[in-house]
Amino acid sequence: MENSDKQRGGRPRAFDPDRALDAAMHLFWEHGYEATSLAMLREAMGLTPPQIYNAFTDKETLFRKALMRYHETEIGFALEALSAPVSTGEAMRRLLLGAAEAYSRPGKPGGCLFVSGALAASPQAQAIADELRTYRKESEAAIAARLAKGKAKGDLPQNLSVEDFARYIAGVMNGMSIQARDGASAEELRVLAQTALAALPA
Amino acid sequence: MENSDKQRGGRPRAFDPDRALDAAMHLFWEHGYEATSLAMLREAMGLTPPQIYNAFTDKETLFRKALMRYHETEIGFALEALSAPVSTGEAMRRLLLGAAEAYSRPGKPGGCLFVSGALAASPQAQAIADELRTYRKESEAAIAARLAKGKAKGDLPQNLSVEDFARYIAGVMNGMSIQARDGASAEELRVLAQTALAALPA
DNA sequence: CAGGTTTCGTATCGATCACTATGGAAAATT
DNA sequence: AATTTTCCATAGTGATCGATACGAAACCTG
Repeated sequence: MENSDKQRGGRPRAFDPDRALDAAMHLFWEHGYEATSLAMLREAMGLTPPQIYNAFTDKETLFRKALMRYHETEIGFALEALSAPVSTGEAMRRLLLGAAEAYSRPGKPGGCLFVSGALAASPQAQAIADELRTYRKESEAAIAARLAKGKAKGDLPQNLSVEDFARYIAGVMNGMSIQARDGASAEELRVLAQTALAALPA
Repeated sequence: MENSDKQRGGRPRAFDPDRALDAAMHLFWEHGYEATSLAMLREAMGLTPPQIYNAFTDKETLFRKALMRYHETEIGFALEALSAPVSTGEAMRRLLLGAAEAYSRPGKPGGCLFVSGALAASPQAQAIADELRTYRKESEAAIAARLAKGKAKGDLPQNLSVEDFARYIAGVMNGMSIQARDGASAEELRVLAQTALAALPA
């Protein structure tokens, strides 16, 4: 997973692109795509505008790279929970409890970047909002796929709609993201997750 | 609930302030506070900038008035559900099914303005984001109050934390708001709501 | 060393942001 | 009708937006 655009010569960079990207990611996470100005990015990344644009093309590309980095570094719990060799119920439990932890990490913005990044957007940023929705829909599809596997294995009732239940689970996670943003603690999110799990069919 | 600042004389307004406020509310609902520019408002409201500023002071005041109008005209289902003389379980059912309907009305933006209006914000708009969080927290408190009433009446187990369960219900509603924004239909939201209600204690 | 390439720092660019100064027009008050 | 009051339309304000032009500086290759 090499992030580096191999440098073929010329003057070397005076900064670490991954470190800069990390700073940008946290800023986007906190304030969202549009509300994060270049001036804010410039200060947080410790770079001049030409440095940012040379390394990341433009603001939109920078945001997309921040999304990829977020996906790789902050929400591994989801893939782990969905791919672990455990019962379907246990997988859902790990998913929601993992979210409770990931959405309330000390020193990090509350909630999920995929939700906070651009829930509403200007017409100019519609493409970004759509991209985030795609991330959310893919997460929901991954949950549905895991539920379908469980259904095939007999973990779930045959009359259960995996799409419907996945929509519920994804919805709860989205709701947890907002509750986290509103200040809910990790423990409060865990309790919420446990409550939500009570809706699991026997 | 008179909205009109009684006009004491002089040339009368050439437009209907409530109608203009309605257009602004829908625009804020769709794009959020910061991403809605004055140029967009100008066109949607059919007014010139001085007309807007004379009638609504500034963009922030206009948004707050739009919030009040939204509260009065779009989400009456919540107060109705919580104050109806029905069992606590039925009240929660009406609340969530009401949200399913309100968050997916044809011709209206998906989801809830209190969620979409400014989930993330620039430092300059922090006051707006805080105001919206206050609206969300008040909704949650109203749910908790209704649950406490039900608990006192014996509708709910005595060991149930009404704050925790209210946080779950409010979280589900917030999640439904995002699912609505992502294109979920009224029927899909109803199914989500029904699933969430399965977590209700017997 | 020279030639080529890339990034550096400085100083902006035009466009858009929220907002308003100005002066005349229109209606209520006297 | 004269005066007062308010609103109207035009045309802009300074500030900030995302993004760049420019030339010097620092590296690699030959």
